[in-house]
Amino acid sequence: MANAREKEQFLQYLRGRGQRVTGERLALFEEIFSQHGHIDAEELLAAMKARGLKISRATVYRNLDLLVESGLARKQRLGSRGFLYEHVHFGQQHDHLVCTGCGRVVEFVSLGIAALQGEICRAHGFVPTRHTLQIAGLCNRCAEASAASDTAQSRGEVPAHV
Amino acid sequence: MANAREKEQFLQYLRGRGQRVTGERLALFEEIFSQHGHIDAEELLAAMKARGLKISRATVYRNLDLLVESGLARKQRLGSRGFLYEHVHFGQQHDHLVCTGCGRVVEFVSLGIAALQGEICRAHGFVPTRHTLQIAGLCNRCAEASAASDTAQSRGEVPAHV
DNA sequence: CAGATTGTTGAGACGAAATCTCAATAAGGA
DNA sequence: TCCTTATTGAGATTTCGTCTCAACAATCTG
Repeated sequence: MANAREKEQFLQYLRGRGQRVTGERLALFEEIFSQHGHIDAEELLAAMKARGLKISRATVYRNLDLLVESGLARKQRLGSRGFLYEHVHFGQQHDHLVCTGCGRVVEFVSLGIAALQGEICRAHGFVPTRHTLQIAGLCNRCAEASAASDTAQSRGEVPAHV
Repeated sequence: MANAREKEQFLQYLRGRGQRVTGERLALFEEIFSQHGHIDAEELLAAMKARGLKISRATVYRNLDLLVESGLARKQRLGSRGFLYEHVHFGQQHDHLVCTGCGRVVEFVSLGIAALQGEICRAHGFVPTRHTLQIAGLCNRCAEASAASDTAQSRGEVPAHV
């Protein structure tokens, strides 16, 4: 299994805190680690039901937070509403480009930005625990599409202010 | 008046779209430009009522969004819930350090990070319209405080995974 | 393995934040 | 001043998430 290591980490996290290894927790773990992209709690709930597992909304939310606490998942607001979750492979940190046209999310990693963030924190005596960087805009496909029908300006669209 | 230029921009934005210059809009503009930090819609509503203006919640939300569209305000999630608004002086873009201890928000500007973001967008054929960068952690004051009473580890706190 | 202990679950109530509805109002033009 | 129509206010509604508590089940103990 590809997630053996993360699964072991999860089990140790639970046992180390006297928490129980339940069927619901394992099922949720499997589900989120079988997903590639970002997923929200409601979708996750639906996905579990679609698999024939009965699990309640409260349990999904509770255990999603548990996965975040254990360091195995990240919770972020990528759209305008709600949280999205994604699994984490070995603390691999990445940031996001979010297309406001089609909703596509592209991940990227920048060591340069990470280094500059470190410098900024040092300069402010700030001890960072996590960060969020999102760049919203149009992906290549949507940018071309909107360049074609270019009456956007005259329709009073929101001007870009980067 | 210090905001004359921004106010003019707002009026032009409204007129250019055939939208009306109402007392509520002007009052809201004054209020948000008289605030220094970040403020949420409910606080803004309360502040307006405290000034003796009667204005409804719906109007506050609607016009806050209008200010954002006009480029005069930014809307961001800085805490775990709700949006915070801040006024914008001339597209002056900045990012945030958010202390998870005391809630303090520190602003910073990094040209280096901005440049790297530009490169990343170019590499992905992505046309950015805006971005959000937040670094959560402990500010200098809170970091010292927690270093003092350092039994946190043994109490099973969430480990930092930057 | 049975029984006790106590963490976990499910269903729905609850809460906060934000949006929507629609009749009444008022801004801007004629 | 009158007309057209954008805007407002009050409250209902939606969305997203958390809380409550009795029933359940994971784990420990003898």
